[in-house]
Amino acid sequence: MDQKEVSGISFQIDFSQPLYEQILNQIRSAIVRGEIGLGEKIPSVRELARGLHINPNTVMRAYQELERDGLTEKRRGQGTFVTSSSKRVEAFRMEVAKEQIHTFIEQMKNLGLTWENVRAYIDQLLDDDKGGENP
Amino acid sequence: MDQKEVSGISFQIDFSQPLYEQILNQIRSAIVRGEIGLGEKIPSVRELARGLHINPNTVMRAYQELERDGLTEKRRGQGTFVTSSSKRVEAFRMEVAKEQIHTFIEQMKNLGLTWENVRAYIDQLLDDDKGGENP
DNA sequence: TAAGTGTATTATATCACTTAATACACCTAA
DNA sequence: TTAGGTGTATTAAGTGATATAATACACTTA
Repeated sequence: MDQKEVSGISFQIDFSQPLYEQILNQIRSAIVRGEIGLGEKIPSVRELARGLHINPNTVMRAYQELERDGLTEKRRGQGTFVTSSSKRVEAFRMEVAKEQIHTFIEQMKNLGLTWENVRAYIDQLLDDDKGGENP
Repeated sequence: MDQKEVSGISFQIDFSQPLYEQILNQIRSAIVRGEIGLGEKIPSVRELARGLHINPNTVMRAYQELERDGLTEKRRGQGTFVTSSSKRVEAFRMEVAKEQIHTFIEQMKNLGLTWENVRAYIDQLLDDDKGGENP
């Protein structure tokens, strides 16, 4: 719905989830995918709040969770920075991946679908994509 | 956490999600997997509420959603029954499956993982299971 | 008729989320 | 030193989703 850019990081905010979770997920994703480099600074709490027209407390909540994940470090008076440890980022990436994969497998099990069915479906789906239907 | 059985349907309730969603999902799953047969009766609103020690209104909310899904039909004065149309159940199954698969693909994309990685991981995961570690 | 169905209504309580207004300690640049 | 930027903590308030409670009604079946 709402597409905005703050300090080179793009955010899209809607009303389907809590704001702090959307911010959290999108910064996580940007770090994990390398769109924000190791050791790089991320927007200050107030700056991001201003940029997204939301309350600083809401941004704070997302930032505290980021630090619990080990993805960021704060420096007093300076700001918040992505960790310099590629190991930590990688560890987090794998942790979340495992969790999401297991949840997905459980979902497919609940629908009575076999992994063979699902795999075939996705294989075909991605082959079609390569076919060039979407620019 | 809490494991209970009501009219041959087993429910496990915790506090991680709204009650009505858990009831909804677990009855959906039971229908889709054939654990409740086509045309079969499901517990009455009051009976399920009594069995799970929750409010009838909460069960109602789940039951209304089930009917919107096309998975159940109500008969005045008699109760709520699973649809007799296997087509409807199948349509619902595929609709939900597609939705969950696309969400999953999006998640993996956000983590910067390729489908090849994910597929290999799950393949190995399920092979290990067959190996007989879990009874 | 009595008891069981689904359904609707109104009221209340709780909790998560969000905003708002401050305040404090720290760092940095002018 | 000062001014303005950092993260952080606190207190208060409002909103909406969730859940409970107590009733009531129309319908069906035994």
